[in-house]
Formats: sequence, C-alpha cells, structure tokens
Amino acid sequence: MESIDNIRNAGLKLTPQRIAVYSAMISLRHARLEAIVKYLNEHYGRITLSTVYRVLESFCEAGLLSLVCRPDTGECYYDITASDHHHLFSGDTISDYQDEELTQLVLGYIKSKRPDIQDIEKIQVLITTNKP
Amino acid sequence: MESIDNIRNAGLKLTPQRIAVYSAMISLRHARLEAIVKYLNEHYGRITLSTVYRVLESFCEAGLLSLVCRPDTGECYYDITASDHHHLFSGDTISDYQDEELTQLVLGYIKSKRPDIQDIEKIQVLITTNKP
DNA sequence: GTGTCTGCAAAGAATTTGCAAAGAC
DNA sequence: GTCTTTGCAAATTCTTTGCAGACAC
Repeated sequence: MESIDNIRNAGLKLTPQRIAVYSAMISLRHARLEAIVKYLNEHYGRITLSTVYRVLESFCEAGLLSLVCRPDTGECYYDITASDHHHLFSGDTISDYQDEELTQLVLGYIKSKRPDIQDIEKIQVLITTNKP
Repeated sequence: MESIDNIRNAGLKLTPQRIAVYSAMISLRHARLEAIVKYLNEHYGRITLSTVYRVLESFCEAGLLSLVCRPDTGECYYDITASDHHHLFSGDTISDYQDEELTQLVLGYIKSKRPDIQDIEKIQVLITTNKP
C-alpha cells in the first residue's frame, strides 16, 4: 500500500491514525484541517483533534505533505504533492500543475535579467483564473 | 499626505487609527499582525487589538493592502503593494518584485502550452532563495 | 523492553462579537 | 444629525500542552 511505504520511508512509525490521515490526503489532494477532520470522521471513526494536528505537523516536517496558500484569502491548504510544483486556483478549486519546463523558463529569465538574485532554491507559479 | 488620499480614495472614512495602520504598513511594507501592533504601540500609542483587526480587514477588502504567504511555512503577511506583483523570499526577508515582462512571459507560455486554462486573472511568481 | 504516539482534558492563543460612547462627514 | 468606527470586555474559535496509558518495533 502506497501510504504505508510513504510514511515508513519518511522515517515515521506506522500508526492507524497516520495511515488514516495520509489516506485522507490521498483522496482530498488539497485540504484544510477542517475538511480533513470531516473526512476522517466519515471514513475512519474517532480521532482526536490534537492527534490530527500532530500528525499533520509530523508529515509536513517529514516532507510528506506541503502547504499551499490561496493568493486572495491567504487560506492555507495541506497538499499531498510535496515535490516542487505550480498551482492553479479556480474559484474554490485548487489544482496542481506540474511543469518543469515552466520552472526552467522562469529560472532562466530571472538568472539573465536579475543576476543579483543568487542561489535560487525554488520557483512557484500561482495561476488564478476566473471561474466560468 | 499619501496615506490620507489612499484611504479616502478607497472609499473609507478617515480615522486616526486607519491613518496609523496605513502609515505603519508604509514603513513595514510586509508585516504580520504582531509586527504591526508592535509598530503601532511604539509609534502611535494605544490602539485596541480588535480595531487593528477591523482596520486591516477593511483595507484588504478595499484593495488597499494585499496578502502574501511564505511558501515554506504558510505564514501570511499583509503587503502594502496591492497591485499585481511577484515576490522574493530570502530567509526572513520578503521583497516585492515588480516585473510585468515576467508576468507576460509566463502568461504567453501558459496560453500556448495549456490552452485549456482559460480566463487567467492573475499570475504570481514566488521565488525562494537560500540566505547566504 | 524502550521510546514514541494517542486520547483526553485543560491551558493558552488568536480572532470575533455586542454594545455604548465617540467621531467622521 | 446620521451613520460609521472605536474601545472594551466577553465570547468564540483555533491550536498547543502535560500526562498517563497504549502501541510500534
């Protein structure tokens, strides 16, 4: 099972709660705490709020999850995709947009136009669209 | 005075508290609530926390301030620059990076590569660098 | 068996709200 | 004068913590 390996590989001990939270994130992809708790209550059963907080924190620290924030409201969502990627915001929907070519395009542009910006670690592009 | 005109033009009534908060943001450029309150206590005198919350909310709603979030921690900062622009993150420092050419570069790229992404409203690039 | 994780309940922070007085226009 | 904003204190909501028992390995 994917979840189990990923949690193990991140160096975390396997517990039912961690598996539940990770599975929730695999289904939800992007979610705020509230949605995760709702999902867990519906699909898993009782899990304490403080445990959810602790599990999510351990996942972020271990690099299993990342964070992404809405540019308009600043609301932050946990993101099942931890590797570098871009994001699309359309109304309430957040989508990952993996595009290494775009990363390289921006990187090349910045390096040539702004050589004073050194040691770039990460480029993230946030694209907001109007919901039709 | 710049602050006064901007607040007025945003359609908000002028109060000493609004002028104080706006002036604080002009000095601070990017700041979290905590830093704003600290600045106000040092430079202005007593102002209630709930008033600061309400003033900041009215400013964001009126388009006088925007929000920007750290990609790593998700911490959100109020930003004195409300018009579209990009951001540089270097250690604890956040800088605005205004570059319409970059916006157009990304926009052109997305439009040609991903014609399915319609009605793009905003492009924001977040650049994280390693602090030397 | 040892050390980490969870549940619980309580503490602590952060944010919002109701209301009366003060202030902007 | 009318309608909005502020200060204050209380209420909510959100997040963290301490500790004892349960659990992973």
